[in-house]
Amino acid sequence: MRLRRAFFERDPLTCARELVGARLVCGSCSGTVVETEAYTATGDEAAHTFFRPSAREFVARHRAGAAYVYLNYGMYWLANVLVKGDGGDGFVLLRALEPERGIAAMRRRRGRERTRDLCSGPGKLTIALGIGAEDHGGSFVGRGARFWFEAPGRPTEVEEDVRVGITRSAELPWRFLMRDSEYVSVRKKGG
DNA sequence: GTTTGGATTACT
DNA sequence: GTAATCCAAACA
Repeated sequence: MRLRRAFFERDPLTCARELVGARLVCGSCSGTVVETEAYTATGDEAAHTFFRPSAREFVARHRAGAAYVYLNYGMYWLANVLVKGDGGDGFVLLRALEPERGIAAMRRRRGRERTRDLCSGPGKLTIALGIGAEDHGGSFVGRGARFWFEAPGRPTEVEEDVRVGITRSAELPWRFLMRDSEYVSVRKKGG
């Protein structure tokens, strides 16, 4: 079952946790989400909304389920889902997938052979799926969506850990990982 | 107009 | 360990 907008009208941590195990579909490609991070629009110094007026404007102008795609380090597009819930607004960063369909296309786009190298990082998965600047402001929900999520068929064991690559609010355990997955970007500390 | 700081990746 | 590479924001 396709995830509807209401899924993203809850708090960002719940959305990030429950997206682990869902399937992301984009064109002929798909993969199971094995790693996400939550960013909240208030009180989270690592979130773009904390230091970018343009990000706050994005939250104000778009509905839950919108795609927030931005260029990081001048080189890699990172894909987020906008969350707007009663418990607060925020984003879920998509950090890693276990590739399922369209693996040949992913290999071609990535220039890598090993399946584990295709989507094991936020910059890698956007390359593998062909997500980029033109997808900023698009949507993961609703008619005409270029990409969407499908609900997990069975319950998923989810672990939490601190987020990767940030300096501020770095102690918050807001990274969510599928337990024992070989396809995450960085293994859980001590696990 | 110039400077600065990143939610990364791949290669040595 | 570190080069590659660019935008938004802040400052002048």
